Amino acid sequence: MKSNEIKEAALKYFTIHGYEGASLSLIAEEVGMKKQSIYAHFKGKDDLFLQVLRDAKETELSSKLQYFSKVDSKNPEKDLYGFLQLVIDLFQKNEHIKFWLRMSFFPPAHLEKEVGKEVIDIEEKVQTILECKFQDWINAKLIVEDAAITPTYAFLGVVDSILVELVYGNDEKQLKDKLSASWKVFWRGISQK
Amino acid sequence: MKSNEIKEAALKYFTIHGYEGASLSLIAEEVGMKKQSIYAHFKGKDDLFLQVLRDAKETELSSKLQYFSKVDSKNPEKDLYGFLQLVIDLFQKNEHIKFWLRMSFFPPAHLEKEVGKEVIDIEEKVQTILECKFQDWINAKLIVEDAAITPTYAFLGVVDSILVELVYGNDEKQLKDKLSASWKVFWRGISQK
DNA sequence: CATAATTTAACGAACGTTCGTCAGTTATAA
DNA sequence: TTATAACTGACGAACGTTCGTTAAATTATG
Repeated sequence: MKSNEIKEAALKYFTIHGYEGASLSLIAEEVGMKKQSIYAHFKGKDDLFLQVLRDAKETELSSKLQYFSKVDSKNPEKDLYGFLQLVIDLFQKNEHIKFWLRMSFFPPAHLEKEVGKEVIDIEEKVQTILECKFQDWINAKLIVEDAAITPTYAFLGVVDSILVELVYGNDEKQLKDKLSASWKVFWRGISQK
Repeated sequence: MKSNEIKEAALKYFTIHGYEGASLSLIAEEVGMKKQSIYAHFKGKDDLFLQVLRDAKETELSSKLQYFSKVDSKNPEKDLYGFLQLVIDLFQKNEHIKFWLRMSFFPPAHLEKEVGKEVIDIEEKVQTILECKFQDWINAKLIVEDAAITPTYAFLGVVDSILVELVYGNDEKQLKDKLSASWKVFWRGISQK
């Protein structure tokens, strides 16, 4: 399917250059066609962008949901650290997440509302699941007693800080070091005793 | 000075629309002149951008350095939380930080090297100061014993997570909640006992 | 099965617009 | 008077988009 090739190339250019900096002619060139031919598959640049956006959203969401569904949830230390590793893996192996991150941070101004809706949608779903898991762990006295929302927000903060490190694109070593530092302190902060 | 007005307007457009999405004609319009007149003050778009970038860098750096120089460093809990508050204040009151953040995350592709240098420069300086402070606090047994780099990285992670929250631009309440959650867990994670 | 009708996907050419930039001219002010 | 800073006018290049056309593939019809 040629549409998918176009979306793939578009994803790449949107990720590197942003919406405004990505040109249809270069995207078309990447798949061996002229920019006009893109209009046989998409209504225009906005349409192409929004379709790529929704693909990226689904990739991100399903990856995370799948992770939590596979987890037996009796070992928060392993489960949570595993989630951080998943985020790193996704970011490094999956073009979609970089795109998603850039666009959720800095969406094209004229599509801010549409993008914002999708971002909030994902955010809420992940937060809800996470909060339930934390509640379970609190009830099982596996982590310190507190309102479940507190470790949830704190953990999402760790996730965000790792994402920032990934975006900055520093060397692998620094990423490892920052991850282990954040994780160490976070785990000390929520574990019993 | 008209140059400063131009830089101010440029800052605004670069922040909202990114480098590629910001147009010189709109920037000029904002200060009541034609786009060609900008060339009486700057060599071109890149020159304007890099000057705005360096201004933003200095604003960011001097604000943070000033904060740490004013601190008596006998009370890590107050000092560190105060720094988080400073970051939030800077972001909300100071256009420069939003610009700086956007450009350090996603610089224009053809200026990636120049931007990257400035980003690393600031990063290293802040990290060095912070690490010294943490070393002092560790020596004074005010926080848990560990390599100083661990709480440093962890704290910088909290800073990053707050910045992400600011970029997302959610409501004030959610920001407050996430800040207090991250802080609570972080502080539990590095404080004694 | 063969042929006609329709759809699909690509194309070149051109649209109007905007982009960043440069050259030359006029006005302001020291 | 000289310098500075604004202007007008114009430039080539690129942008996203639309048009009409062509050739191939698919479907429908006899």
